[in-house]
Amino acid sequence: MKYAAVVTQNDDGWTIPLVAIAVDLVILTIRSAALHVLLVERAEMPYEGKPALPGGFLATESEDLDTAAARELTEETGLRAEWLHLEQLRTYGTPNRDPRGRVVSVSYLAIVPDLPEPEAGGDASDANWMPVRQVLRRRAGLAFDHDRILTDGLEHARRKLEHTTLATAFCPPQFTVTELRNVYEIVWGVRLDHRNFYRKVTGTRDFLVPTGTQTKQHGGRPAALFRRGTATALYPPILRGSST
Amino acid sequence: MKYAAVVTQNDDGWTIPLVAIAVDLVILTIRSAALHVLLVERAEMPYEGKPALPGGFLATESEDLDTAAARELTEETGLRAEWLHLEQLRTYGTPNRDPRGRVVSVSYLAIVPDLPEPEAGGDASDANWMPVRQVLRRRAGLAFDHDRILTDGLEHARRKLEHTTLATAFCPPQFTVTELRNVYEIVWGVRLDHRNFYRKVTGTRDFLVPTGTQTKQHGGRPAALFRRGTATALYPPILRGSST
DNA sequence: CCCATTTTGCGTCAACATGACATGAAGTCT
DNA sequence: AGACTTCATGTCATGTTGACGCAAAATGGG
Repeated sequence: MKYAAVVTQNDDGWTIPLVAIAVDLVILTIRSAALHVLLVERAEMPYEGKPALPGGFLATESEDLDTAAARELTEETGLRAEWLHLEQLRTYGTPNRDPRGRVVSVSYLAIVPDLPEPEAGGDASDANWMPVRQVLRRRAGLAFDHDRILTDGLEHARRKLEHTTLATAFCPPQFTVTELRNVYEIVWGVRLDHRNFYRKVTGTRDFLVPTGTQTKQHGGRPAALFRRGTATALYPPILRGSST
Repeated sequence: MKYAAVVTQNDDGWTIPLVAIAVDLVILTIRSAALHVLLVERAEMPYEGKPALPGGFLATESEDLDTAAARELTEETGLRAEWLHLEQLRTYGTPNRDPRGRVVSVSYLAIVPDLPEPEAGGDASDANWMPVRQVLRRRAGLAFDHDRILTDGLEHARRKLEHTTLATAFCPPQFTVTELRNVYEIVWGVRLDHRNFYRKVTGTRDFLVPTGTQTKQHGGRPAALFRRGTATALYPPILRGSST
C-alpha cells in the first residue's frame, strides 16, 4: 500500500492525519455443538497465510460503515445482512496495529444460524468455520490484533445473551426450547437446568411464539416449535453463573 | 479544510479512501440535582456559533484513539483522565455527517464528579455545562450528528448503572448512600425507595467500603461516608423500573 | 408386544430477593 | 422542649430462582 498523502490541513493551518478505515467482522455460529467463528486465510502480505477475521477497507469515499460491514458479510458468507443480527462492536486504532500504515478498524459482530457450508468468495483466498476454543487457546493465532477483537466480540455476545433475546439469532426460523438452551450452554460453556430454563423462557412475555407444530421424532417426546417473539430485552435477565 | 489527497492504493491497484478521524466526548456530571453535559460553542465553520460536543481530530499520525480522547478531556475540563471513567462508546461514519468531507468520529463517554467550574481551554471558544433535558428537548440543538451521539451516550450510561458500579464515578472520593441514590434517581429520572436502596447497595459485596467517618450536620442524622469498593459488576443488577 | 431409554413438559418446595412501609436514631431549627 | 429532617434498621407479603421429582410421548431392542 502506498500513500499518496497522509495529511491534510484545516483553515488554521493545522495538520490533520488521514487514515484508512477497515471493517472487521466477528461472525459467530454454532456447528456440531460448538461455537465457531468464520476465519479467512490472508492471501497477501502482511501476515500472508495467517488466519484472520473477514474484513476489508471501505470500498469508496461514500460508503457507509454499516454498509461496508454488510457488504463484507455477504461477500464472505453469501448471506443477506437484512435477515441477520449485525451490530457495531468497537473501534481499534492503535498506531502500529497494521504494519502498512495507520489503519483504524471498526469491528462488527454478526450472529448467524448454522449454515450448510461456508462460501469462499470475495478477496479472501479461503473461508472456514473454526471452533472458537481452539482459536483462542493459542496466543497470536490470528493476524493483526484480531485475537483481541475476537475476545472482545465473544465477551460482548456472552453478555448480550443475559439481557437480550440475541440467542434466537443463532437459531433457525423455527426452533425448540432445547435448541435455544443449547445456545446458552454452548456460548457460556455451562450447564443449565432444562426444567428451569423451560419455565423461564416460556414465561417471558413475547420471547417465544408457539407455532402449534412439533418436531419429528428423534428418540424422545416431540418438542413444540417456536418462532422469535417481538421482545428484544429480557426483564428480568438470565444471569450467567445461575442455573436458570 | 483542504484535502491534499483523499485516496491511496494497495498493491493490487485498488483505491482506498482516506478519511479524517475525530474523537467526540460525551462528558456527563451532576450539578444542582440535574444531569449536565459539557458543550462547547463552535468557533469555526461549519456550524459556527452552534453548541457541540467537545472533540477534535487526531493530533498526529501516531496518536492513539484513547490518548486523543484523554487529551481532549484534559483540554476541556482540566481533569486527568487517569482518575476518571473514560470509555469508548461507538463510531459514527455516515458519509455526509461533516460537510467538510469524510470524517469518521469515535465517540467516548466520560463520567466526572461535580466540578467547581468548567475551564474553557483548548481550541473551544467556550465550554459550559448544560442540562441534558434542556439540550435534548429541542431537536437539532447540537452541531453535526451530536444530538444522536449524546442520546446514545446517555442510554449507554443509563444501562450501565444497572449492572455496574458506574454510578460511583459521579461521586466524589467519599460519599453517602443518599448521594449515590441521587445519582440513580437523576440519571434514570425515577424515585427510588431510600430504605430498599440502602439495603441493596450496602448488601452488595465490595460495592461500598465504610470509611468509619460521618458527614457533618446539615439538618438531619449524620450519614456514614463510603469509598468505592473493588467491585465493577453488580450481581444481581439494580433494574430500572423497579423501586429497589 | 413389552419394557428400557430418551426427551419434553409440568409440578413442588425451600431459599432468596424484592416492593411497600413502619419505626427508631441522631442530628438541626425555632 | 418540641417540631422537623435525614439516616439506619426491621418487618412482612410477594415473586423469582435453584434443585429436583415425575408423568407424557416418542424410539428401539428383544
